[in-house]
Amino acid sequence: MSSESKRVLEAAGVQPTRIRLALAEYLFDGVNKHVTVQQAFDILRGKRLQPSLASLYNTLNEFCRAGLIRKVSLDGGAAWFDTNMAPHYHLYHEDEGRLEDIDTDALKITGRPQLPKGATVRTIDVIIRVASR
Amino acid sequence: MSSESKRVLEAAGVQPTRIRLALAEYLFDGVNKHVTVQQAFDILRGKRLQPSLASLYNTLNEFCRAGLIRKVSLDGGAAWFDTNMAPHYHLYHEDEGRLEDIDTDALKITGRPQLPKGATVRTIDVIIRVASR
DNA sequence: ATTAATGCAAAATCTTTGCACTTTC
DNA sequence: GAAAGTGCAAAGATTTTGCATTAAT
Repeated sequence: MSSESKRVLEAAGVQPTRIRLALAEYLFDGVNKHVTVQQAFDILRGKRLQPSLASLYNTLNEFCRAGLIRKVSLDGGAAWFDTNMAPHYHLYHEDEGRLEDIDTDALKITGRPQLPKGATVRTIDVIIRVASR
Repeated sequence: MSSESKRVLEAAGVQPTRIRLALAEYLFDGVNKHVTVQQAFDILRGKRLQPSLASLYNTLNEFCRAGLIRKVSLDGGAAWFDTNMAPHYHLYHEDEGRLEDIDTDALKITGRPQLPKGATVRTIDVIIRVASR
């Protein structure tokens, strides 16, 4: 629903332009997703829009800044953008190059390392790498 | 001690050439380190050797394959190579771009997520990102 | 009309690769 | 001498940037 996506973007302080709306509509349809820039590009090109790759980089980074999605980097390949903003961890299937969410109640992290003075924890990234061999 | 580095490489099935020996001598001096390819390059250039960047990529990747070091990727920037092969986690200082080890007894991970049939856990990467603001 | 987003091409960054040359065994 | 490592340059892949054009308020 277009008006719904519009509200999401406006609430996050992001100007709802056509590309952003189309991307938001795909990303925020209720099912959490992991997409690369290239995948987002392909998806939008499948619709009426013909955005440039650079715009997808801009848009996805902008969504990150706005707190709508989060970036997951692994292995120096293309970055993933994750729509799940709730605390959670990741399962990475090295064979398939597929990323999957792990709920925080499937994994418990306890204990806090000694932090430098004044430092605060931004995020805790946990990636469990699995393979079938 | 050169003969010591030589033994380390040979034990890992890596041919002890000049560049590899010089790098091993720096990396395996008893103090665990995190280095980027560029840093390793700069260090060896500070010595008598004038290796190419490509050789450092080759050498560090080879050390990884041999199980002497491990690669840590974050944020799509240059990869880090970590000499600490014991199970441990990482603290990343976003301000300084500095990586620090966290001992496994400073942080406990309990519970195992449901894995696909036949899949085995390769590694568990944990990165705690901290900032001073 | 102002301000911001987009498209395009170029460039920046990190990494790998092919091939000639050199070292190691 | 055979096998493997290294240097160099080129190319690949991902991401960012500058600037003209277009869209949004």
